[in-house]
Amino acid sequence: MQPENRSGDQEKRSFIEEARRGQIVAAAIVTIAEIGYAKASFVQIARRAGISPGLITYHFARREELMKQVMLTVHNSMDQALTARTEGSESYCAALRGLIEGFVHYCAEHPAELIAISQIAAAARDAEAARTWAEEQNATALAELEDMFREGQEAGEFRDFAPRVMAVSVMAAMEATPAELMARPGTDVTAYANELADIFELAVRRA
Amino acid sequence: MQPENRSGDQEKRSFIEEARRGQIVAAAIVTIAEIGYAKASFVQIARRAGISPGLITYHFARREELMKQVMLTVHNSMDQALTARTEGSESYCAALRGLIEGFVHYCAEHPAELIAISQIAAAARDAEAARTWAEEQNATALAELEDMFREGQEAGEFRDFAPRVMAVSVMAAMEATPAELMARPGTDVTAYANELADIFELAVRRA
Amino acid sequence: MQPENRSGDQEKRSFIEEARRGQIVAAAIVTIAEIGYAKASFVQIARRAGISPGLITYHFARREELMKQVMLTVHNSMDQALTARTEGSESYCAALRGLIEGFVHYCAEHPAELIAISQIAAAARDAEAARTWAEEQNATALAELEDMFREGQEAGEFRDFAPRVMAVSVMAAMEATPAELMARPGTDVTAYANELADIFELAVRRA
Amino acid sequence: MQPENRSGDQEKRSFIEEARRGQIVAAAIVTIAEIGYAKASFVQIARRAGISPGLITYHFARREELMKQVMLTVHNSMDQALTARTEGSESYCAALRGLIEGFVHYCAEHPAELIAISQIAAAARDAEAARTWAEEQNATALAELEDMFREGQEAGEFRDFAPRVMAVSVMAAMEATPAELMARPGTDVTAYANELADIFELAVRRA
DNA sequence: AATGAATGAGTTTTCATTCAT
DNA sequence: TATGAATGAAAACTCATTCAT
Repeated sequence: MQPENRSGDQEKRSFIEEARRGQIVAAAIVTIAEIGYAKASFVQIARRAGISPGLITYHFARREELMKQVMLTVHNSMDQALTARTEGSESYCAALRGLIEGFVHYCAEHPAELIAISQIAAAARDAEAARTWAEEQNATALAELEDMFREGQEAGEFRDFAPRVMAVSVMAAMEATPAELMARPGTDVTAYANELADIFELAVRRA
Repeated sequence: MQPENRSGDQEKRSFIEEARRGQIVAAAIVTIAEIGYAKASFVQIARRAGISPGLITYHFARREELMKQVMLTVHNSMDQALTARTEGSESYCAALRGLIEGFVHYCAEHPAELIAISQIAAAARDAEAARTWAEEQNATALAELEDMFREGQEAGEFRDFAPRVMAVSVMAAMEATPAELMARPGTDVTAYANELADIFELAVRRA
Repeated sequence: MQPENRSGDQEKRSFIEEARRGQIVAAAIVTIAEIGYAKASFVQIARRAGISPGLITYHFARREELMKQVMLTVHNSMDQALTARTEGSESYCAALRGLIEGFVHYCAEHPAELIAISQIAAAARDAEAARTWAEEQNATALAELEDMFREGQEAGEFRDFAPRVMAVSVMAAMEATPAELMARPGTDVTAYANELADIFELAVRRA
Repeated sequence: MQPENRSGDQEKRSFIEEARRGQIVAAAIVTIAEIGYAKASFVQIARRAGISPGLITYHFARREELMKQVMLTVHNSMDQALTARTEGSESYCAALRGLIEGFVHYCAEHPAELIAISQIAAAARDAEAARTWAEEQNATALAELEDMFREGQEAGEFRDFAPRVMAVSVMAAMEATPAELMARPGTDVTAYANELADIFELAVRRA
């Protein structure tokens, strides 16, 4: 009756099913952004998607799976946006700037997505599976950033600092952006991005 | 039924009552740290405190009040620890170092407290009253930090950056510490604190 | 979760939903009549309706809404019954008789309904919204009766009395009927109705 | 430990105990009048009496007993006031007038008492014992009134009506007074009493 | 006699999930 | 595939009553 409890995640799915899942994920994002994770019940999400609550369970065996898919979707979208900004950079410094500025602009353009994933990440402590997944996701992103710093140091472009601490700090500073933009709606996004990039450029560059 | 609906918060409370409240707050902290805010029901908290769930409501009229008291307690404790570290600094740079290092060490010594307040702050988005309170708390802390940066600039000690962006970033980087220390238990705390302070010292100082 | 938070009350409702709501209202009436408002918990009502307690909340967002619907249902049913008796009366005296006799007969035929609404009206003192509604309902009924008396006086059919006091008294005397019929099951209803009508006919008529 | 579960009600009680009971009863009356029966918890009553909640249970084994005592107290007080007004009347008509006018004036002078007993009577459906007692109380009052009407008829002073119906109606009309006086605070009490007495004088008197 | 902290049973309400259609 | 009525387990909160002091 249901499309089976797929363990391998990316099993074959019909076009129409994929479309429904996408629609539900999108509705989940706007719902969470609008009324908060705690109040984002299936009824609320279904209402916004224009479908019945039962259909959500039909497509996502557990609530956790839907939330995981939301995070996956947003992360993919962000990755894509950031890769475009970062790749082809001439220097590690430029790559870092590109990453930071790209992130900030992405935040400004997709506020609902960012609010959604931050709320899920915070609340997901109870949803074991989602929690694990989110942590892994985060760990990977952090590791990549750490690697970039290490490479920049080996290339002699960055000073000698602890790459891990720097990675954690940059990540945290970037992730603080959505809340700040939300708290101060009039903020000049480009200036904000620039200032944030300046901060970490000064922090990493060889004297 | 309850020991009076206290509006002015700091009404006279018997010694025994104060002790119970403290015990409940402590139990709430370890419960949230252990199983997460979402699962931290009164039953769970009461189990850990060795009391009946009803007693929590007896001492805290609403769930929100308990959570607010948790935040208040932790913030007070942290403020005390940080003030000791910061006051009497000879320079703004030293004050910033003191703040950052103090925060990191506090995190290392009180991991549960930090996890608890971050979870409450994140989850409280739905609980109107607590949300407001947490946001005000945060806004105040941010504003103070911003002021410090502005003063440092006026004193010619800091370079010309946007104080708000810097405050947000420092705060975010500091608040990322508990999760990092939890994720990597073996971390050398002093080194971590030092590195984090270095990052922002380089970011703020006049070239 | 619920079939929408209807504000306009008379939104479109599926046949099956309407049926369930009716069933629940009916169960609420017999429950209140049987064990009293104070003990008429959802568990009790659901048991009598042969459904689960959660289903009541599913159809009525708040307890108050269910109670309001009970009153609305009974009032409508009673209005219908009384209108048939009253309209087309040749004189004000006849209209008053029709009203009183109609009311008494309605009480005899629907004892549970009358008990239920009187209990709700009395208990609703605490339930703010229901209270307001019930009071308005009552005030309207009283005002209509008062108007009738005034018109009868202007028409020269009634003597010169305070219409308000008379309205309050007639209403009270009528509303005392269900309890009396319940306390004395063997009562001759027609005779009772007749006697009650006599009382107020003598009280209002021009000497 | 407790003053024993007295079944015979009027067992020997120390002066101090009697005083406490009176104080608690008085507090219960004002509490119910102020916040309604449903919200009149022991904590609320105790607060108003300036004692601890436990002491109420100490003096009244069950909640029901307290409520029963409230009714008893008010009824006694009212009886006393009415007897003074009624006794020594020259005619049955005069006695009826005295009763009605006395009741109305008592309502105006003791609004809290009347509100309290009406709320308890309505809510007491759940409290088996109190319910029974209140019903007996009411039945007695009704029977006395009925007797008076019968005697008046035998004396040739009243017309030939059903004494029971008349008794129920007079009682109901009188009991509607407190709500009316509350709903319309400016009401001229003496005029109200007069009008009400007029109504029933016309209803009972021999043409 | 009196306190008031503590309990535990009961309430309404919420909601993911199930299932007959 | 899709619906949406229905369930059942869990939550926070209320409060008469108990009991150690």
